[in-house]
Amino acid sequence: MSNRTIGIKDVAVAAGVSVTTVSHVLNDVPYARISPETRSKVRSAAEQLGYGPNRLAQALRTRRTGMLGLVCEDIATTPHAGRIILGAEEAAKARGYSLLIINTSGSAGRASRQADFGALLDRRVDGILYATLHHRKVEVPASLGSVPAVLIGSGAGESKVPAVVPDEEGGMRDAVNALLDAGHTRLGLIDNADDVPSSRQLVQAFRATLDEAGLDGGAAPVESGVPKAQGGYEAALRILTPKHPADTPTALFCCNDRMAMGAYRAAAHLGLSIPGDLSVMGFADQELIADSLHPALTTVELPHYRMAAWAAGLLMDALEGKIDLSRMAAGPSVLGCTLMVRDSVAAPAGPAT
Amino acid sequence: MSNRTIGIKDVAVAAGVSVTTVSHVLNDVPYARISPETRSKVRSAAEQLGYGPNRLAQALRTRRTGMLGLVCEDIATTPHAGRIILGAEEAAKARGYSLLIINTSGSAGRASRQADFGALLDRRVDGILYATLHHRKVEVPASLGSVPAVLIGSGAGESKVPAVVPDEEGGMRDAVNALLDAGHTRLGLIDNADDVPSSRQLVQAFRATLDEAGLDGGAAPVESGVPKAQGGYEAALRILTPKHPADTPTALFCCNDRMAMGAYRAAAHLGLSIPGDLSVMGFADQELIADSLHPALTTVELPHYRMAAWAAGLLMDALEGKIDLSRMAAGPSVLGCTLMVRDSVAAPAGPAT
DNA sequence: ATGAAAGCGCTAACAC
DNA sequence: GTGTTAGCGCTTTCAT
Repeated sequence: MSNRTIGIKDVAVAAGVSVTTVSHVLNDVPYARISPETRSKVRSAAEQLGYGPNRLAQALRTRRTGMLGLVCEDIATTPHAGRIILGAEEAAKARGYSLLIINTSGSAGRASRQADFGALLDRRVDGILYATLHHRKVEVPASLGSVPAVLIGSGAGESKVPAVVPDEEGGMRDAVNALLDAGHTRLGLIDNADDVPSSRQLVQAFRATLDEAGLDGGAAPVESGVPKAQGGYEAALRILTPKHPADTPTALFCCNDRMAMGAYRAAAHLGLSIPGDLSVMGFADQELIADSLHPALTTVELPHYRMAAWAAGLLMDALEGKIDLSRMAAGPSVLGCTLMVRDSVAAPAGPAT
Repeated sequence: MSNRTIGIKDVAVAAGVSVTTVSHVLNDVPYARISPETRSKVRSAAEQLGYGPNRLAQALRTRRTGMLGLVCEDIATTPHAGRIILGAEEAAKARGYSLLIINTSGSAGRASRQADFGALLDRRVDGILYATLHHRKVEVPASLGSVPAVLIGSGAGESKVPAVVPDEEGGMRDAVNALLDAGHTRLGLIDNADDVPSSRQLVQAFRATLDEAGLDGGAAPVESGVPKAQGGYEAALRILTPKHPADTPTALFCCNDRMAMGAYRAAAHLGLSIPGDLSVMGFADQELIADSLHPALTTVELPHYRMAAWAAGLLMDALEGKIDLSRMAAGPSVLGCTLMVRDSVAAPAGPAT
């Protein structure tokens, strides 16, 4: 449809005006004083010719490309990255920006990371979004200083860069409270054995929430395993077969959905029905899994989409001078996690039977 | 590190040469005749100043942006899209290209689709990759004609556009043959009730493969359900409780991994162990699920990464004049699917007992 | 072996 | 109200 070999000049000739006039009407330049007739002449000429602006030339002149660089870690590993990409893309598209995407391995070295940012800078992106999946703190390359940036999923270290992170602790508390509200008093935690920062924080929040509810958080059983189904299975088995049967938890909090999947298997193995005999709570919603389990897993959704959309919005606001990024850089902004209530949580079985 | 306000001019001044010379040495222009000393002078000046070329200006002049547009359907829905993005991104990065990404809803209207392509064209991408997840045929917008394009995951309709698609039929045959090789003679198929093109093809290939093996493909039980775990569960239940117990399949082919997950539950419900009493084969590897099931699901991997990488490679070859795209447009190129052997398939239980 | 200069398509002073 | 013109940073033809 639109013919990209047509330039503003062709439109000018066709409309019988100068390029300035064309530029002014097509860009709705506020101070331009152009008669309505000329305006429509230009508009229809442009339409007729299928004119599309050359954003490159515009960018060269205005020094704004309207492109945002998204550096995203381990794109293919989880659907979470997809939510981040989508959140950023939709926010960008809605405001006329485009997303230049770069994948970076979580384990990439400094040099390769530098090169990735360099490619983005060479293309003169207006700003950069840096999304990481598992870090608490991230050190941004110094070269990034030349362009505004916002971190997604982890806070900045030394460097003062605005960031948006999920309120994992709050999500955990909500989840535990949901379990408590359902009437459970003996909860177990299945933890990720990998030493990721969020894990330690999660255990703490778990115990603290129990303490606050008048239960003994310190006494609650915590078992960890590799963050996969098998690890969850083994941890659940350990937690569900304690020395004193009276202590057996009636609810399990699993720090990720794959481990919850393993917990389901452990429950089946022990003849425990979910949620009748055992309630299971997941974390970091992997819809694919949570929704496929039976009963469907109640879990906490990490706000990947919202974080990315928010970060992109912030970045664009800064680029357009609506806000001052340096004032946002104090601490990371925190976005709440949503409890996705499905069918794996119920009241504990009565002491009868 | 690199300072993006430095231009070729600054380098020229610093090196005491003209911009032409700088351009020539930095771009390794073949016909340029420049003394080694001058070359190194220029190089070190550039290095010193942290010069990075302004790709925009280059692009404006050379009419090549080095950007590929990737229009990807439903990015966030499945991890498959992640594989596609990654395949395209890594192929592009390896050759100095960048990926401009646009999400498009599978259900988007013509206008919105047009706008998406328009945005890419306005930015003067050199070529376009169009990835769809569930179509057999796709009609590309006419506006796309102005720039080379390659389709990923579906063939072109009327318009002659090169495409790369997975060999789902071959994957299906391999999978069925693996079941046959294990000694199964009574296979059942769990089909996707949604009317997606691949579904009909899969059923056909299933029956044909059985026929070729001397079994009666027409007689093999096929049940369908919604393409989720629950649909798989229900279909499996129906298929595993036939009128004549002697006919009960000893192996189930599930046309997607979520349905296979449901089949696992049906098996458990019926007291059938996998793979002892029942072998289960999945399709369209969702590693997250296949790997988390117990036993791990043997399934067929769709080559999303390879398709995208191949498509990007083809596109770049065309852009660089290495091949002629119009000669690739005859029919779609077909990439094989890999059988991911895990633990859900074994020989059928002996007739004894 | 090196440099001057003309654009690529557009925007924005500034002139009329 | 509308047009002229000087660049944005680079590549490339043509001189020297």
